[in-house]
Amino acid sequence: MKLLIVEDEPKTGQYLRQGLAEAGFAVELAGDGVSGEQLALSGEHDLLILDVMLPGRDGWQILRSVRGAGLEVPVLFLTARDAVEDRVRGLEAGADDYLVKPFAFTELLARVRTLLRRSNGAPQDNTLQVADLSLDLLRRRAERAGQRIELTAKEFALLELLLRRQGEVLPKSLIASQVWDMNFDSDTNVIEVAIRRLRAKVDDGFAQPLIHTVRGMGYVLEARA
Amino acid sequence: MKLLIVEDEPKTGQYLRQGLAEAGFAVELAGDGVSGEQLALSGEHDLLILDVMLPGRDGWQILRSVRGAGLEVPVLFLTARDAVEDRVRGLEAGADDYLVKPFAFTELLARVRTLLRRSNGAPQDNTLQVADLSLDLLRRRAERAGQRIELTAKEFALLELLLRRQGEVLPKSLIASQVWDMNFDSDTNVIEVAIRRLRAKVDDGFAQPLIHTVRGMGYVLEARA
DNA sequence: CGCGAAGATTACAACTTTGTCAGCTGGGTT
DNA sequence: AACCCAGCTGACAAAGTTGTAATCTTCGCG
Repeated sequence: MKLLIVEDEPKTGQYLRQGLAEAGFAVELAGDGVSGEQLALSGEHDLLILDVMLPGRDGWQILRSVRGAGLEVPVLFLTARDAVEDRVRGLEAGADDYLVKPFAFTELLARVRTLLRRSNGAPQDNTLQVADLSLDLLRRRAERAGQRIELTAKEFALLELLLRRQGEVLPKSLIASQVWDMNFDSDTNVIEVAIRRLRAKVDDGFAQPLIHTVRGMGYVLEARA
Repeated sequence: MKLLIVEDEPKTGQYLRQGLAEAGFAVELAGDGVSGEQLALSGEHDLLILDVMLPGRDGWQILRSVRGAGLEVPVLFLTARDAVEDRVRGLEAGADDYLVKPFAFTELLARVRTLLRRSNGAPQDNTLQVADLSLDLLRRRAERAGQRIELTAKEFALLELLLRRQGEVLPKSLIASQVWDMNFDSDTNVIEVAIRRLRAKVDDGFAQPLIHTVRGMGYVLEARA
């Protein structure tokens, strides 16, 4: 995790750099707005900490360039006490957070961690679950009871639908329109075959079946008592 | 956009409710921790604003229940002035932000907007881009110049790698280990063949090629002038 | 300019995926 | 109990995917 601090006051800058380094971050420090902006635009930082008041280019200008370049790196602003207008202005300009000087170092650290968790953590976990079965939509992986299951594209799409609407009985006409791109045509049994194949991977060999047939209605995915 | 405010001080609660309602939000207001928690757990709010000090259950307890129930709704904490420890504690417990009382209403509004923008924008767009080429990781779709491109699993994985590390020259050994699960073995030319197939879909017929060969080094994906 | 190595291209074969079909099974109704 | 029909199952074939191999092209260097 690499952080960039842009702060002109050498004492504060050093203090932050050292503290964050001790907390295990790689820290780069720029002492003025111009060099700070240049470094920020390299796009290699996971978080920017910008002082608002800077010689050269101020924090807002840097923020604007950075966002203008399409970088979505989280930005933490450092502002003077009680400069409420600054704070509002910073947030509206696309800052993710700010901290009022002077502040406790632990507070800075907590904020830094929150911002990093948010920017890394959130996009990862696109996972659907039921009982001990899970489907990671991003990595395209299914697991049951910790065991990896290989799925084909159609199997994946079918399981995704069942999971998204778990507990609902899905009629074959619905499944046909969602997973295949067709109007349900009762003289095909693709769906039954597909369910069969999915069951072979998902339910066979497990005590508790998750895919259930509802005669005349369709299929449901759920963990039954 | 529906917000929930949990605030026991009636004057403050009314003030916030009215201001936010005027700003166009649907606002629900709970006057104590117990009813606030119950409402919060309904999961129908887009943002929670929690006072830390509350009769019944305090803000942290509510936050814990909400996160425990798997809700990812953003939470804004209201804390007393200068209670730095509270602030740190709240953030570590999974709050997304806090505001120190007393605060300017415009500041609250800015924070609310920031949090909402963040929670809506982020989770949707798992998309990698370069020039007019884009890859939607969740829907597994590629597009160039607005035109849908069908990719096989391997092609997708290869393009994803190239896009994630766009601008970097990726040696074949790296590609082999990431896309195939093998140590690079120079008497296979799978990678060249795969690149060829990907190029046929991604670059053929376009003026600007995006996949470039760097002789002796590997391949790069980038938009060149 | 010509050579050698790196990469591109094409053809092919093995394998996988997916739909169809024909026959079987079993639940529920009469 | 017999029957019917929805759903199950296994086999097959068509289509798509992926790796290998043989041949051609191009780049960079002497």
